[in-house]
Amino acid sequence: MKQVYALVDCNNFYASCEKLFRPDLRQTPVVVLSNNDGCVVARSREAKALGIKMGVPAHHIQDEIRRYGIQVFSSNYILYGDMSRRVMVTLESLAPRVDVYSIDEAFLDVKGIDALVPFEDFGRQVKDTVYQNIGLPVCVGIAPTRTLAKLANYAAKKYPATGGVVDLTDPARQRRLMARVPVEEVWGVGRKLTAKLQAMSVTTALHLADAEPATLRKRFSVVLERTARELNGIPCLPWEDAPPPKKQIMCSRSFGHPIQALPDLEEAVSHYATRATKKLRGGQQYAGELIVFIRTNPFRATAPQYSKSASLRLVSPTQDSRVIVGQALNLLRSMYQSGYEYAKAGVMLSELVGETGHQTDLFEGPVGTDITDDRAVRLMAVMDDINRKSSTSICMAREAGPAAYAMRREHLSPAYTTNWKQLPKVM
DNA sequence: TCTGGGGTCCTAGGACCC
DNA sequence: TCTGGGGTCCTAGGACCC
Repeated sequence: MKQVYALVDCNNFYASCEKLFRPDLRQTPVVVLSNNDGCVVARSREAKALGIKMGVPAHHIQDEIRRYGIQVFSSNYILYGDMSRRVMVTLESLAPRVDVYSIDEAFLDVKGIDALVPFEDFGRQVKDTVYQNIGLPVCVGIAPTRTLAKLANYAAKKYPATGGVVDLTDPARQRRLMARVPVEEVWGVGRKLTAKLQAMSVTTALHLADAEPATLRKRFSVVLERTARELNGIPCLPWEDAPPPKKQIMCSRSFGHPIQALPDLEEAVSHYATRATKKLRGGQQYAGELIVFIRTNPFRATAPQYSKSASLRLVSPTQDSRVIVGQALNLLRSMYQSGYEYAKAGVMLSELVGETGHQTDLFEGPVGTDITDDRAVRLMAVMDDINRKSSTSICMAREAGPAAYAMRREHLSPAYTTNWKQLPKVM
């Protein structure tokens, strides 16, 4: 039987999450800002209508915010993560297989469902059920490949007459839609590719679908060739039953304010290293390589610039916070130069391996640092367990104290769903 | 005052081997 | 007169996504 995907994508996800708990803002334009209240990362329908662009720095739209009374929110990832989980649980109750693709979208396996109910009706059931259970609006696109399902979802969002659901399983309908869709809207075609394609007079999705696959591979790469084949209804992207294990884990942040002193940087790097290592343990993985970077603010053209990264191969893969934090601090001290205003730092873990499939150290020292050190593994488990209740109960000594690097989040909404003290109240 | 964070995949080119 | 060819591995960089 032919594969059929339904792509379910939440509308203006972060903005919708904020509105959900603020019914008073139902008709108000809302924007959500990135970390540090930097740029716009989500806009409600009303904000889009006002011409607020995705990705603009917040300080560029201060006029519009005042003039139109736009409500501004800092990113509240705890809230969005929790709402996302609820949406995905509902989707899992509706389809036999669900591939969670990002925080606000998932591919459903709907192969054969049309034997019971037409695809479009099924799409409406999904949309209505998510709205009833969670209160968030979604659109649904149904098609034989992921790339076409993305396109169907785009149409569902763009054309209100569709009611937010588009069944694109019919090839004639696929071609009619593709003729109307600019090539840059195709999944996998970004800014650079758009410019190159337009120069070759490939301006619509249909032009791309009708291009010669061999030419695409030669002039671009196998990636674009696959995209074109997918537009023709030939699946080239395999179904992901289980998410593939991560290859790298990163934790980095811009600071709320510039930092000069080494101890303040040490605090930030310790914190990022701790967070990255916690993610590592969450995936039952061990890191074989550690990379730390620091940099000044490249947007401040007049200030002296410094950007440096340093890496270290761990003798034996580890998931011990004490080891990773210690080594991250060593790397930081090796690169640190005084006299600069640092704006950002980060810690990356790579060469990740699972419980098995790694080599132990021939010269393993007395202080066990690796997977074979049972005491370290148990200590970390206890620490994670305690921190599950309150994320800051136990931390590395280096992280203690008020954070000089703390993010700016001046418009943060309450933790409506994850903190008893912040539950929404109905008056 | 002031521009996010976290990922993946692919390719080209150099080093090295026989 | 005139510098092989084929293969693998690694890294850096580019492109994309949300």
